[in-house]
Formats: sequence, structure tokens, C-alpha cells
Amino acid sequence: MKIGELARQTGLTTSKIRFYERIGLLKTVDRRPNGYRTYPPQAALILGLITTAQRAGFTLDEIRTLLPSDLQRWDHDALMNALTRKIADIEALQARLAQSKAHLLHLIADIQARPDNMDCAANARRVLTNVLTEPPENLDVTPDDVRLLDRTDRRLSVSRGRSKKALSP
Amino acid sequence: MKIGELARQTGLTTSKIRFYERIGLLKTVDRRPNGYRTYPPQAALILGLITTAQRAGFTLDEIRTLLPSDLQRWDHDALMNALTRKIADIEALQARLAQSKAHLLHLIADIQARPDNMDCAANARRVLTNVLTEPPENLDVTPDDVRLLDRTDRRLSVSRGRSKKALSP
DNA sequence: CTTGACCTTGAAGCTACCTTTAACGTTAGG
DNA sequence: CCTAACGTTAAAGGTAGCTTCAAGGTCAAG
Repeated sequence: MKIGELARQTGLTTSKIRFYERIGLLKTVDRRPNGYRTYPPQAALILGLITTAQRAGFTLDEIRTLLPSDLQRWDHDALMNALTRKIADIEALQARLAQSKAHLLHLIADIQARPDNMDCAANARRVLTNVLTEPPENLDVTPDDVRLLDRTDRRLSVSRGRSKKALSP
Repeated sequence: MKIGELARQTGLTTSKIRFYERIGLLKTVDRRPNGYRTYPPQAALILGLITTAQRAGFTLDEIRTLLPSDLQRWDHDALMNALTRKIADIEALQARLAQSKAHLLHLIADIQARPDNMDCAANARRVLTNVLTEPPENLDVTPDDVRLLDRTDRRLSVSRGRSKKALSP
């Protein structure tokens, strides 16, 4: 299978597939005499796995270390470890988001709770003081928690990059 | 107040403060005859606001358009709009995270549910098929939802960039 | 023989948010 | 007067995950 065909099958762009190869993520690729890449049918499967793992919050780096060269032979322990850690990361993020959300809701309520006898400027001062004197949100998030987020978002931004400008035909 | 003093008060680095000025986020700055920046006490307050807003998931760009030059005179409607939208973004992300988490838990269960009479390779094949045939996770997340995440993570990654290499003294 | 669809490469660009570096001027204290 | 700590600038670098570009080569159909 040539790269364009693989791209169609997986829904990925050819540039993405080549990129994965460059960073050592996709190794099941051969060359025809003319230099063209050629893939076994299995490649589509692997790319599907990569995409799925990415959506679950794994970095390409993590995926690379977890993906066995032979799909039948996984490092069971490493995989389970990674899955468990990833879940913990997600939970930490969920806690953060809940906090942020609560914070914003509180702020909205605070703004709308302007006493009738108070003018806008004074209300602004009042709200401002509240915002800045709230406790510093002790979230206890470790650098490791953070890493997921860095991934998660990017994972989600599948729809980006496409939005820039439509191909001018 | 000079920039070092302001940095100490806010807990930000001087480079960050200068950066904020460069991108037009912090305008309350004057110069002494020697070229040094000098700030009114209010500046610390504004930086506090910026940091808080960032933690809540706003981009510096968003913050810039929302921050009034006079802290007493906010654009009430724009602010409320932004807050409301940001909450919606957070909710979308929460939904995604819940999905990812469920997905991972399911995967773990699936791996552990290997029938006694099945060998590892066969189990790997079985799980693999399950993973890849699950529905494509119809999440209906808009590009706008995505933007928050891009922010949220970075907001969280305060602890990064420091990790590279300690200053060699 | 030409057209168009496909393939190749390395390098540069993009995003958002900073930090780092180099090369230099200022100021307070001993 | 020297030194250490502070201040200044513009420009480049770093992250993660790609895309885009320039400048080609290959191939099948008409």
C-alpha cells in the first residue's frame, strides 16, 4: 500500500504519517525501487491505535515507548502502569477544572450581586477585592499532572490547523 | 516601584512582566530618566488579575481585550459573555475527560478479563479488536471548546521550563 | 509527449507563552 | 574605585505536533 492509500484508509494526512515515521513511531514501512514508501495492511491498524491513544491523552513519546514492534507482544506491566497513571492524571485535571468552573460561577454571581445603592465603579472595586483575596487555590497539582494536560488539549485540537484557510482551488 | 520589586511582590519573573508589556497587556508603566521602568502600586493588582484570569483558562489575548485601562470601568457585557463562554468551554472539556477516563477504565478491565484458556498474544488480538471497533467517540467538540484546553494546560504548566537544567553556577 | 495525480526530501513555519542570551548601562555599598 | 546587584534591549530558543513549501522525481492515461 502506498502512502496516499494509507492516508485515505486512516483519515490521516500523508504529512502526519511521514511525521510519525520520522519520530520513530511508525516503523512498518518499506521502500519500492522508485523510493516510494510501501506499507503492509497492518500499518492502518497501528495508526488507528496511535490515534486512539492520543485521544486518551498519551503523548506521541509515551505511545512510542509503549507500542511494541510486534502487536502480539505488549509489555503488559508497562502498559497497565501507563494506563493507571493516565487515569490519575485525568482525575487531577478534572479536579482543577471543577475548581476553575466554580471560581468563574462565583465570580459571575458576585458581579451580579451589586447592591442597588452601589455604583458600577464601586462594585468593580468590591468584586476585584473579592477575586484577589480568594485563597490561592491550593490545588496540589504535580508537574506530572500537568503533563497530561499539555497532551490532552493537543489531542483535542484535531480540528485546528484545518481552520486557517481553505485550500484555494 | 522598579521591575524587580514588582516581580517579588507578584511572584512573577521580570522577563514575564516585560513580556506582558511587550504584548500590550500591562500598560501602567513609566520610565525614569535612566530608562528604568517604574510602576504604580496598582500594577501588582493588575498582574494578580492577569494571573488569576489565566488560571481560569483565558488566553493572554482574551485578557487583553477584556482588561479595561481603568480598573473601575469594565465592559460589563463583554466580561459576562466571556465568563459564560469560558464556563461552557470547561464543561465541554469535562465531558471529554469523562469519556477518556471511561475509555481507559474499560480498556484496563478488558485486558484483565483474559479468559484462562487464552494466551497473551490471542488476548492482545482480542483487546485490540475491541479498542479499534469502539464507536469513534462522537464528542461534538467545537474548535472553540478546544481553545480553552490549549490555554488551560499552559496555565497549569507553571512548573515547566524550570525543569530543563539548573543554572550552572 | 503532455497532463495530472501521485510520490520524494529537508527546512521552515505555526501556536501560545514565555525564557535565555548577549552585550551593555546604572547604582548602592564598602 | 571596585564590585555586585540591578536595569536595559533585540533576537533567538524551546515546547508538541504537526503543516506547508520549494523543488523536484514517477507514472498511467490519452
